[in-house]
Amino acid sequence: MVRAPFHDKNGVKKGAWSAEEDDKLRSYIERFGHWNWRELPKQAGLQRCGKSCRLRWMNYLRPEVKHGNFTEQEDALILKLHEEYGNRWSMIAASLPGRTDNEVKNRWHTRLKACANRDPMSSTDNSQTESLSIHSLECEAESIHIVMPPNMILESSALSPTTKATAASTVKLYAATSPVFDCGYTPSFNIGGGGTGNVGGLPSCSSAMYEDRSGGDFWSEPFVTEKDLPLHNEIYGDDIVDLVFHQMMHEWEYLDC
DNA sequence: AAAATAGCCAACCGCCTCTGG
DNA sequence: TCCAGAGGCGGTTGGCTATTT
Repeated sequence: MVRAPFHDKNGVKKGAWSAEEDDKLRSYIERFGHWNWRELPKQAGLQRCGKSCRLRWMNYLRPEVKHGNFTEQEDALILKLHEEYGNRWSMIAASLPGRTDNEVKNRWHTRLKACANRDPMSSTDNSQTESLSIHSLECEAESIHIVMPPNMILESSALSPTTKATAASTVKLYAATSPVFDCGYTPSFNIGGGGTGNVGGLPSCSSAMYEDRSGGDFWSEPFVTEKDLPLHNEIYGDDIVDLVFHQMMHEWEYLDC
């Protein structure tokens, strides 16, 4: 599966990581954090370069990284977001809790690329299934507010503590929420409900809302956009993809076009 | 059963951006 | 303003596994 371990001319180990190396890296970061990737391998007793350690941690060892098969929902989101962002894998991955840019990129190249390149107009099958294929949809972006549990926070996420200042604006997930059907109907989704002066009528959060949260548990509690926000306005990281997907499916079933 | 081919994914490489001096 | 170092990102590769011939 991976390159066999070997040492380069500088004595730096490359190739597949052993369980022992994983343990060393994991325990070091859990104890001291990753304050300097270049120094980290020396301190942790690893013969790896800093970049290699960083990659291993980011793509594999982080506790929030989700391993295993992609769901249909996740595939649909990747297709949609790729349409919107192109090959900006880190941005796409930021909308898929627990998935890394590397995983998303691999998924695209191995499974989804061919689907996306398929010319929908060349199809001779006019069945509903085909006409509603996710690959043939043109989607407009709507916004969904996210309540991200702490174990779902990605380094590249707007909710990362390191980017707290910039995260103080509106937190959104741009998703495939408004497919345009051949019959001309464009369903709209309004996940989140009311609010004023925001994209899609959704409530937003201000920097004050971040700062107002009392206590040291800011990053360990779910984010709530507004004090009086109804409960259904909160969307948790794990539910985002399911929610979008089921909204889409619900609309499609309803349309019967 | 063996060989060939395709699919998959962890890991590497090099470039770009950001940050601090 | 410039420069160097560090981190981040996207493209690519190597090699294992599964499937097909």
